[in-house]
Amino acid sequence: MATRSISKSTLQRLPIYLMHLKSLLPGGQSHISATTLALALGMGEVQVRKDLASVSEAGKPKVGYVITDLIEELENFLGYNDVDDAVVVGAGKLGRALLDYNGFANYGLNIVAAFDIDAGKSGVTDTGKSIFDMQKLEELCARLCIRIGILTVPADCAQAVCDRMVKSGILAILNFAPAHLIVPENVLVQNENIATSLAILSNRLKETIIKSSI
Amino acid sequence: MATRSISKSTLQRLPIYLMHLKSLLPGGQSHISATTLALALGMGEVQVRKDLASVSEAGKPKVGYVITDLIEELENFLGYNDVDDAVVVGAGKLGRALLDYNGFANYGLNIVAAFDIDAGKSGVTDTGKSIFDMQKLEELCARLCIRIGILTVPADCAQAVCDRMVKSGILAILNFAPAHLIVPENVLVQNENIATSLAILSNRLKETIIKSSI
DNA sequence: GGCATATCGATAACAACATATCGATATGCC
DNA sequence: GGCATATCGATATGTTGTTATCGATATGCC
Repeated sequence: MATRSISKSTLQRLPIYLMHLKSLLPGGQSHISATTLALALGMGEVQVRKDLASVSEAGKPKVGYVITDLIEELENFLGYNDVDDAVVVGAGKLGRALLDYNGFANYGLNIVAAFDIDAGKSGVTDTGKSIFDMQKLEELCARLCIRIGILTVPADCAQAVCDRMVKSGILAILNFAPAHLIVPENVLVQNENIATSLAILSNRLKETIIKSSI
Repeated sequence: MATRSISKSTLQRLPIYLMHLKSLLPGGQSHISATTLALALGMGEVQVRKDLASVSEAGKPKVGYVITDLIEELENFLGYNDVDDAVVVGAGKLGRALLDYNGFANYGLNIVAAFDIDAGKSGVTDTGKSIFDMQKLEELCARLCIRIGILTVPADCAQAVCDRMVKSGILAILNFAPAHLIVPENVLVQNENIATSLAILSNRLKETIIKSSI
């Protein structure tokens, strides 16, 4: 299979293209060029073309790409069409917000339930999703073959909970806890760490202020 | 000033070092070497040393770095000591979760209020933070010199709201909306996009599964 | 005090990514 | 039908980030 490994940076941009293409659908136009797309998104023309080339082969000179085809190819590539089940671990404010967020369906993610160490939080949320006691984690993950877990517990128990998730067969963790997780080699961690984002933002903000004061 | 521009990748790792160093404090040890730190965090030894070199000059052969000094240098560098005020725009579930999240203080961020287009959401949250009508945005940001905004509105109005934030004098936006924002050159956007994270996770998950089935 | 060793900082090789350039090809106009 | 042009895909160059190597230095032991 020609799953030529795609670069991480490209992968980060693909959802942006997809999003923009979808917003173009109501307009009725059928084709779009890499040039136009690049202009609209404030990116380099060549970069867009190169990114698109990694998921599509259908670019035609003078006319560009067929929008609907491109959308389908992107969605397939990103796995938005084959739905993955996932669980949320940690039913604090953020955890419950994610649990009830219905936008995940657009990304091929179906959150089936949440877990929390505090049995008092067990129950059913506004949107009908269940919150279980942590004790049920292993059994439920195994039974439903859950491979993706969303971690939203406080930093001090993140590693311990992460270990349990791994033991339950979870292979990919979306980590919202402000902690660095150590996992076996075959497990993936994607950090969605606010501290990190703030570090970048704050540093760049400081830099631009210094620059503008020169 | 020797603010040699630091790489984004390094910047992402600095909070991780800081976090780990802090967790080491109760242990009572006074020094740590880049080697040890690298081992604990599963990173390259050289990389750690290089990263630390960009914020500190105090590394001594044979003993390593003074932990408390390093923590202070990191905190100063990351701006955790000089508090920045920020506002949340969009008081949906995520917005309110962020508003009530008290962990931001650790990162030098003080969320003063939230705004929402739905006047019905105006009021005060559990933790005493105010939610205002969007109309108040411009005035309050100007008056308090707010420079950082956290954007948590639906994708379809993200750009419009972003424009208003920019007009209100906000210079840095932490964007949780699944949308690509177009901003003036002097404004910073840090995307905290779940779609993107999922794209990466899902793609890598697929790859590892393919690989392991060979 | 001198030597072995852990560790540092710097320089250099390497890899990944972004940007620029160029020929090729399909469309539309004359 | 032939030519001009928009656009594509590919190759080449430059930039940035990572990894490896090496000499320098401070500590602890003999």
